Amino acid sequence: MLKLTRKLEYALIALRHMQDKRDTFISAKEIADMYLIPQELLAKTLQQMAKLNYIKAAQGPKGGYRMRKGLTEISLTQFIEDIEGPIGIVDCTINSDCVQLDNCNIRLPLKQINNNIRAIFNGIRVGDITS
Amino acid sequence: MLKLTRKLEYALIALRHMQDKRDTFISAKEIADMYLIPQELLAKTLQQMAKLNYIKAAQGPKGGYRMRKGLTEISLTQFIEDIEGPIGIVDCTINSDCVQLDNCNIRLPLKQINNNIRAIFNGIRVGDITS
DNA sequence: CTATATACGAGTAAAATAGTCGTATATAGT
DNA sequence: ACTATATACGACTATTTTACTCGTATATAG
Repeated sequence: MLKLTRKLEYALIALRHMQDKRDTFISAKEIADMYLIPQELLAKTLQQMAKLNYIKAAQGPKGGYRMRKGLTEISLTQFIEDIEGPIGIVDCTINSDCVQLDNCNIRLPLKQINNNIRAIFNGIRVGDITS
Repeated sequence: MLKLTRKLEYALIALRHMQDKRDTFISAKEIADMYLIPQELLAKTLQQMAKLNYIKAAQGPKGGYRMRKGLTEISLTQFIEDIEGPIGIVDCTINSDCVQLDNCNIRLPLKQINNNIRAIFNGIRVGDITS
């Protein structure tokens, strides 16, 4: 309950690692070996980040991934939601096909809490974690 | 990701409902019917809250559950953790049997975020949601 | 040409969550 | 005393989400 996904963890660990060597391409294998992360899964995560233009990919030997400059400035909210979709502690904060509809008696306070949590992640930039 | 459990939702819905009729016993069935919640599951949740002394149970016809006085004053952190266990956005905030140990490069910032989230729930009392 | 990368869809495995069932006990009302 | 309606609670099953793997294709340095 209230857990981040592994994918997100792996993404942050990888970025934190790449941050130190911003000018060289680093392979998924190198990071997977170093932090004992399943390589295939990390690779997928890095590919997703490449598609999002968070990092730049290079194929072939000596290939790998490299951080984009602006990345450290984006908020954790944007980062998390780009990778895993909207943050919502209950479903009705995201979609509204709950059988209860207006009958629900705790909708508003939970929505407020959800906003508070998003506010926390809004106040943190990716760079705050990776450096 | 970052979701509350249904059990927790059901618990809060039930308390919110009981709050209005603090002097009478309300059955699990009544609440389940009203909010379209699986009765057996709600019953278990209410039984758990009775064990925690959050609510008082009465058996037999005209039986059911009734809120305790002080309940509205306890924090959501305590409430959530009593029912579902420690809040931790990653496992290493709870136990420390992660293979990475000191090798992990994002442990501290994540721990900090976890503290921020707990602080939100600390600042909210059960009564803030149920009334 | 080969070895080492990324790219990516499809599939499987494991874990967490959600929900059900059976049986026992208590008690109000008749 | 009997019956109907409650809670109590352990064990079980189902569903969903998350985690991970595999196969195949493409790019490129040496």
